[in-house]
Amino acid sequence: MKTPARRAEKGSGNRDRILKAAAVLFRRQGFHGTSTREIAEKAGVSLGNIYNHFPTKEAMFATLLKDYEEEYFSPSQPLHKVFMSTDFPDNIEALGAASGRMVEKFGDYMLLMYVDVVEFDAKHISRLFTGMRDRYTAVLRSRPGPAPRLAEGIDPAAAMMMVVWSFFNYFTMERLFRVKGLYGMEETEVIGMFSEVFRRGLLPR
Amino acid sequence: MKTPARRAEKGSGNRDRILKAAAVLFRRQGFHGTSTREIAEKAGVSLGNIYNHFPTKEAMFATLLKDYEEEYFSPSQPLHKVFMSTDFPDNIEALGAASGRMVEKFGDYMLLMYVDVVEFDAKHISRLFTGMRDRYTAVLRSRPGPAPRLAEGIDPAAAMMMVVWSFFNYFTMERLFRVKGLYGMEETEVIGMFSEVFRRGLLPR
DNA sequence: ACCTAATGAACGAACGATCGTTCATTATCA
DNA sequence: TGATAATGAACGATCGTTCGTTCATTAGGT
Repeated sequence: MKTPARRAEKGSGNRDRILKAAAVLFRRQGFHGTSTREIAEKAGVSLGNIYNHFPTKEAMFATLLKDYEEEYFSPSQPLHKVFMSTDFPDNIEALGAASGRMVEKFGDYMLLMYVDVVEFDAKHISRLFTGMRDRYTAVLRSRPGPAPRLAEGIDPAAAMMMVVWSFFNYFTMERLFRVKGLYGMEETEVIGMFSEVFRRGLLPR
Repeated sequence: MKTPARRAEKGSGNRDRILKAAAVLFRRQGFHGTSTREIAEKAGVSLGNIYNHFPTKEAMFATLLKDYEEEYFSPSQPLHKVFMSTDFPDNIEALGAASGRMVEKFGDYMLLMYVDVVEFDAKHISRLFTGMRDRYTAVLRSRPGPAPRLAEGIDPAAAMMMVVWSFFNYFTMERLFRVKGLYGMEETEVIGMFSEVFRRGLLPR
């Protein structure tokens, strides 16, 4: 007989430890590849206790995505700050660096998104991606200062989306496939090259 | 009592039917979310018979990835043809269209890649992404005609990779998250906009 | 041309392990 | 004391795999 873990060690800190453990396991092994017993063990908590905090295993997963989403869209995040402060498209490097920091910070979140896509047909997160373009439009409108000056016929929201997604994709690929130097360059070089291409294009001038 | 499936109906066609069924289920439910019984039922084959063709469930998965890989890198695929024929960077639209066709054709493959990332830590496919830059360099060298003429300081292989990956990412996202019109435009418009940006850049001229 | 032995695909019951979840019980705090 | 957090045994279901068996086909000897 083991003495139960301290009750009031830190509020209901066990809930957080369960979530933390679940996040790590889900992103490394997927949802169906992770058992509740593994989660309990990693969290240092009994199996049954999990069900005092979450009704089902899927509820744990959904809670994780919700918590991450809330933090991700917080105005204090690097990317949002750059959205507000940068004079797009003059400082694309800043967008690239911020994207890198976001992927670093929320890489686990993004991996859980892929888990959702693979094992739940994206049912928990697909709504995030509807109206994405409108959200970029809103960001640009809410930003102080004049509208971005771009080449004729280029929509600012679409352009910004293209830039940010390219950076996200680059950093995510490096993380997903565990390949250092996909482009055979350092990250800062890649950011520089991307930025140059986005600003001036590929054609000789 | 069921009559056994005809033996010599078509060689050992059941192996292919098992693989086909497994591909559909794995990409829709993930590896651990799919049971061998489901695969057997969908393939119209007995449970035990699966193990006459594959030693383990994971071997099925690995076989799928290998078969897809072989077909994907076949010279007859749309993207490879464009690699050989297009005067990069003048015909970026063709790269975009070919990327779209590749994602359409190999979308299942790409989803299985994500399954591998999520549930196997990318162990079956990570090798594909090491030396990616070198492979682009090789493609450009093996291509007939003069080297691409780009803006100063831009490496052709890295540039081509950036373009192709951007298109792939766009088409994959639309497929993964089942969102029609991520950019609020038709696909051809997106290809056009991307191409314009890649050629001339975002800044006004 | 016939008989026979060998082959391997096909079947579904069965195995042991593990799954998500429930439950009765105990410990801890307000 | 009452409420809640914690425990781990237990439950029924399902998992991947193995097993003994059937059977159509084929190869080889005569």
